[in-house]
Amino acid sequence: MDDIDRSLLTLLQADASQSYATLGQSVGLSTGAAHERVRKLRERGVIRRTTIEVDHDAVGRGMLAFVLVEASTWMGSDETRDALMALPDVQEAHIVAGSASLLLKIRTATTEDLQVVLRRIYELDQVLTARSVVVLETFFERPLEPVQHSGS
Amino acid sequence: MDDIDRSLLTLLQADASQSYATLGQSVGLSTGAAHERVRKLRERGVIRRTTIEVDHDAVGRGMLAFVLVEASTWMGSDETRDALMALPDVQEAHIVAGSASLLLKIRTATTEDLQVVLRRIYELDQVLTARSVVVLETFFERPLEPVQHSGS
DNA sequence: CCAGTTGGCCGAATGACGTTCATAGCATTG
DNA sequence: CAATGCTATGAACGTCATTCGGCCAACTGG
Repeated sequence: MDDIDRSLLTLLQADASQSYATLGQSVGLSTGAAHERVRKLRERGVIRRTTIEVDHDAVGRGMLAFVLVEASTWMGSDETRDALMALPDVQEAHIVAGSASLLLKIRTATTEDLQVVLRRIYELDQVLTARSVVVLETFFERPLEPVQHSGS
Repeated sequence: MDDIDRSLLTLLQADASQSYATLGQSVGLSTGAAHERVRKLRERGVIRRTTIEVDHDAVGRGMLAFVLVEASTWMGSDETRDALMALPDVQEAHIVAGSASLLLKIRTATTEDLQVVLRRIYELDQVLTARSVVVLETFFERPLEPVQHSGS
């Protein structure tokens, strides 16, 4: 994981559809070498997958909210994860430190749909409160630059 | 935007590197037709871009936190957005309803780096408080299924 | 210091795939 | 019914992904 690998990651995050020839030129490598590096990044799991970014409004998910869930017990169990995964509007679920124990990112079409999801969340065992933070406008969501770190 | 388009979006979210032939077979179309549909989805902006998903730990961003910022003024200005965009560790920035006015998603290598970012945030004009919610474990982050909606 | 080994790069060859196009079917509209 | 627009098909063509032999540089053990 050197500077060239980091450059490749940045370039691919910006546009994963460009050719290996272009990619190689950008970092000063041949087509084959660029291909080989990207292959290894995939192999190592640094690149998890190639995907598309979708316009949320266009696919009926114009509503975005974050929900802080407080519970009377530890929420880190597999059962909790599975229950949350089963809710198709929950985009992210994190265990957090602080007064809340769970933080969810939820995308729905309407506020009514958000209400439905919240009802489901309250149905989970041990849930005490669910504080919703509704997003009015998103400034940006973006990929981040890789950084060099001591470990590995 | 019919069921086939939604299927294509789902398939591409799962793996944007598969061939148009494969894609066509999955939805019951010829290679050319699948290609044409995806081209139009890009043209309309439904597909914003194709990108890669990176392992955060592997690129030195193992630390994740959400920050709720309270301010004494409206934070929706371009100046605020630009100031946040200039912070390379801020992955997302949203204007929200509720007692906070801004919600940020921040990824850094260490807690020290998080502190640096928080210092920068406090330096923004009119910022009163910044409550950090530190992520201990991420259950999942995933693409969501497109849904049909009345509008358009 | 010298093989021997490893790992990465280059450049070329080959086969697969992206992309385009002519044609045809189908629905909608006047 | 005729005209128009939209979309699918299947084939043709050019580009690109993928592989491979050969080369070079760095490291390793004798």
